[in-house]
This record gives sequence, C-alpha cells and structure tokens, in this order.
Amino acid sequence: MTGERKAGTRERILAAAGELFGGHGIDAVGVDAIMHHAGLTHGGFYSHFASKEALVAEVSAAALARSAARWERICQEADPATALARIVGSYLDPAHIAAAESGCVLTTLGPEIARRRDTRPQITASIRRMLDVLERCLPRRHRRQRALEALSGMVGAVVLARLCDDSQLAAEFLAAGRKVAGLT
Amino acid sequence: MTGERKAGTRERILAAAGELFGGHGIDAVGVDAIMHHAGLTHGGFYSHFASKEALVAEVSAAALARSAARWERICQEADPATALARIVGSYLDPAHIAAAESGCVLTTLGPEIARRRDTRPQITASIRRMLDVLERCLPRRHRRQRALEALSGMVGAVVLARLCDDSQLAAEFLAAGRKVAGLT
DNA sequence: TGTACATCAGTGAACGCGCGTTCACTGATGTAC
DNA sequence: TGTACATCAGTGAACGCGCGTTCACTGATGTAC
Repeated sequence: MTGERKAGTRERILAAAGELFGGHGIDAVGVDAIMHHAGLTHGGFYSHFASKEALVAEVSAAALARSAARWERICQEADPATALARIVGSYLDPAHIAAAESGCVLTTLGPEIARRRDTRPQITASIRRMLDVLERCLPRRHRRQRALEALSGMVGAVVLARLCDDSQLAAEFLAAGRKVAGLT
Repeated sequence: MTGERKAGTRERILAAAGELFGGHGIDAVGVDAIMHHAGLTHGGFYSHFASKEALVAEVSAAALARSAARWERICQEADPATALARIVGSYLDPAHIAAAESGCVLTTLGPEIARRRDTRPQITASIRRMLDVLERCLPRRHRRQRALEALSGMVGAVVLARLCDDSQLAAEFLAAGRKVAGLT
C-alpha cells in the first residue's frame, strides 16, 4: 500500500533529523543534509512537511515522547528499584555523554527548544510523563519533590559532563547526578 | 588614546554578541545583527575578530568567566550561608528563567558550546571555579560531592523550567533545584 | 600655535555560497475495463 | 490476462535571500616640524 510506504519514509526523515539535530544542533543542519541522511533527495521534503520549522517542532516533540515511552516501559517491566537503576544508570552513563546524536533531547536541544515557544506544550507533556515514571520508581516519602530533584540533577549532570574537557570531572558530575536521583 | 577606544568597542561587540546569543542561540544570530546591536556597521567586525567562530569562542568563555567571577565576589563579601543563598537564590529565580539573554551561559548555550570542542578547556576552567565557590559556601561534610550535586541540580532545573509551558511546574523545578543546592 | 601628513577604527557596497523553498518532471504502483 | 490510464512519492534544476567575509574608502585623531 502506498500510504504505508509514505509513512515509512516520513519516519525515516524524522529519525534522520533527530540524529543530525542531536549531534549538530538545529540551525546547523539543513534540509538537504537531513534528506540525504534519510537516503532521499531534498526536493521531496515538502511532500512530507510544510516547512523545516514544522519538522523541528515534530521531531523534538516525537523524540522526547519516545524517551518518555521508553521510561514507562521500563517502569512496567521491572520492580521500582530496578527500573530506577536502569533509567538513571543509562541516562548518567558515559555512553550517553558520548552519543549526543541519539541522546535525550532535554540535554542535546533543551535551550534551543525552549526558544521555540510553539513546541513547549508537547515538551511539557513529555516532561510530566517522565516525572510520573520517576515518582513511581522512588520511595514513597516526598516522591513528587524527589522526582523533580532527580530529573533536574540528571539533566544538569549530562549538560555539564558534555561541557567538561576532563573525563574525570565529567564522571564526577555523572556520579553526583546518580546521587541526586537516589541511586546508591 | 586610540587603543582604549578600540578596546571599548571590542567589549561592546562582545557584550552585544553575548546578549543576542543567549537570547536566540549562536547560529540564529548573524554578524550584521551583532554589530548593529553594538551600534556599528557589520564591516568593522573583522578588525576586531578573525571570524564569527573566533568571536563565539571568546564570548562564551568570557561570559562564563564573568559568572564565575561574580560568584567569587559574592563568596568573599558575605558569610558562607548568605553567599550560598544569594548565588543559588538568584540562579533559581523566575527572573533568571525569563531573562535568557543575560542568563548563565551553561543554561542558555550549554549544549551548543559542548559541540564546539575548541572552547571547552576555558569553559571547564570556569566550571571548576564555580564548583570551588559552592564548596566554600557549603557545610564541611562531603563538600565536594555536594557542590557537584548543587551545580547539576541548578543547571538542570533552569533548563527544565525554561522548557515548561506551565509556570507552576517551572516553579516546582526551581524549588527542587534550591533543595538540591542546600537552600532550606 | 599652526600646518601637513600618517594612521587606522569604522563605513558600506560587493562577493560567493549555501540555505529554505518551489516546481516541472519521471517512473513505479494501483485501478478500470 | 492484458492494455490504457491516473496517481503521486520522489527527483533534481532553479529561485531569491541572507549569511560570512572582503575591500576600497573616509574622516577623526595623533604626530612632526
């Protein structure tokens, strides 16, 4: 069926844009580069998206929604303590620092997305879902507050670790993030 | 003296670039916009900087160094608890969320700077100075670790608060950041 | 003190280039008879 | 089953525009005599 084929291509464009945006920033990546990374030529872009800006809104919202969905899956499949360890452990891992192109959008594009006000409602919704997951993983006392602290610490630690020239200092930030997020 | 005049102009260009970069992002701001914001025409830019990229490196390093210097000044002028309250309180304040153009570079341009590897040594040096200030402001036990947690929580809370569509959720992140940073 | 000259910060027109976007097209796929 | 036609995802040349950068210039300031 043609519709399915087209939908698949659209997904490939979204995935390609997500990787390139995460790795190089939104303004540094052109439509041409995105389409080539998706194995297409640039002209076809506009039969899938109205403009680059429309793609930007969709890809950042979709990428964060996917992260939230992954956290929810982990939370359902394992007991709270194990789920927390998996989520926080993979977030605050040197591999996440190194692989910005596939990393969490909050840490790769956070400030850039914050400036584009139209995307914020969907981003906020995904942030709430991530907070809910953390709440369910954390011990009962002051759950809500501790989830907010955990997410703040995780995002800040990743941003700072990526800025550090020195991998030991970066590792210290990751350890500090783990501590804030309640990992022993 | 001519040298002083020129140095003053250079500072004005750096200040203009800092404001515009913080408010709109690095790639979204052109040399022309920066020079006009500094009250000059674009052609003169290249008698002050070798390239836009050279300006970017200098302005981000200079902006963060200025933040670090401000923290050190506060730390010297007040007792530890007061200094901590001032530093953390102004960082995690709705006014800082709103005024991205004059906000901390870690939160406005963090991921963008992390991608430009040449600036990272100077950024890392300023991060260390900021950690040192926080250490001196915090109670003795586990100072170092708590300073790392504080800075992570502060940066993450500001990034997340700016992403939130809902000012109440933003305020919750700011409160969580204050908690992590040891403010009662 | 006054005049002639040198310096150089800043001006503004011009450049080549890559961007986002448009559009006439092609050729594979699906439908009608 | 075979032929004729319609559809439309994807192609690639072309567009106008704004970017970073260059350069011949101007005019205010500093120096020499």
